[in-house]
Amino acid sequence: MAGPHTVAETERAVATRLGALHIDFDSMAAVSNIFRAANSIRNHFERTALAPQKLTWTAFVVLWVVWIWEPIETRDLALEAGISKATLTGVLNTLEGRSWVLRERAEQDRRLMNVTMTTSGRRLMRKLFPALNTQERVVAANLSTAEKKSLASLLRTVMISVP
Amino acid sequence: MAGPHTVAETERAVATRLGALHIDFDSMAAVSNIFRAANSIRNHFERTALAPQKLTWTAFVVLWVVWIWEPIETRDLALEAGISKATLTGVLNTLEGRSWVLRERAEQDRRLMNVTMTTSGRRLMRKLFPALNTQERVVAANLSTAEKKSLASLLRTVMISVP
DNA sequence: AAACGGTCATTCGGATCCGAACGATGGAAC
DNA sequence: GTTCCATCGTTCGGATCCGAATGACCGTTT
Repeated sequence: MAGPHTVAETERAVATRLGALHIDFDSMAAVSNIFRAANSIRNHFERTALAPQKLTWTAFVVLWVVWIWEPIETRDLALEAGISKATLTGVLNTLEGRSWVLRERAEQDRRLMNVTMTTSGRRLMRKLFPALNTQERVVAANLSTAEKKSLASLLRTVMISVP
Repeated sequence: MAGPHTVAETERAVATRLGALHIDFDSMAAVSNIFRAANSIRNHFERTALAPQKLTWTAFVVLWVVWIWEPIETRDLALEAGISKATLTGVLNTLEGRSWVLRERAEQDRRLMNVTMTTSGRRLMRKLFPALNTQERVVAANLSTAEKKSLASLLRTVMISVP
């Protein structure tokens, strides 16, 4: 992960400083490790598979969601990608500027905006997604299949618990 | 988490679209759920425990690291918080502007910068950290103690695997 | 002591990121 | 048809976020 201290050292230092307060250390360790892992993996992806295209992780996620669900309305796209509508507008400007996606106003409801992929965008994803999956394999290399399934399942439980 | 589709629906849609490609779906699900969970929890924290102080999650993490390890050099602080040095400079400007931390140039090596907390910063953290832990308990509420430990452990394994 | 390569925090440019405010559109009520 | 309210995507302001370049500083080599 990085950082001058190991995870174990950090948890010990925290326990020392917080001995008096009523803290659920198991919840804390689980949640904080989610953030640490996400940060670490994100940086790794952007430095490896995404670097050749100068793509941000967020931009890739948006591209990915469009690829899977196109045509998709921007409101759903923002929710699915886990970013705000305001952020999505900027990301779509970038992706549309590189001719990977297309914005079209819906005919029935002129407020809505439908996003689709261009041929160039689909070609990019057919190359990019396997490259990303290779890196996903790398970061999950020390987990057994059962452990990967368990990890995904535990995280699903957490997501459901978020109000 | 949110999104118009459930996690299961998403995984099914992806499987359909990617049937031809050689993809490790277990690694993919595990990694992508890490991101989804992190995003979801981060937004929740910023809307609940961190909202009264108008604190970003990143700003809180930096504050937290300083609290645990002070005095700490900025290079170590950036690594521990999982952000770049460039980002840290901006965050420290914000935190120092609100008089929660203090920057002091090291005497032995004039290139280094030591960061410490102010009394006001320590007072903030004594209130803020239990509030955060309450929310951590909320998002981990549907996990047993054993599952929390298992989740933290699996994530540690992943972090070690990131090059 | 002068030159050197390495390390540090900061600055810079550009892309995200979000909440709040905005203008446009839709639909229902009258 | 006009008024009203909800919803859409965008814009705006301000805070992150990073890679690359910068200037200050260090220890070492001449």
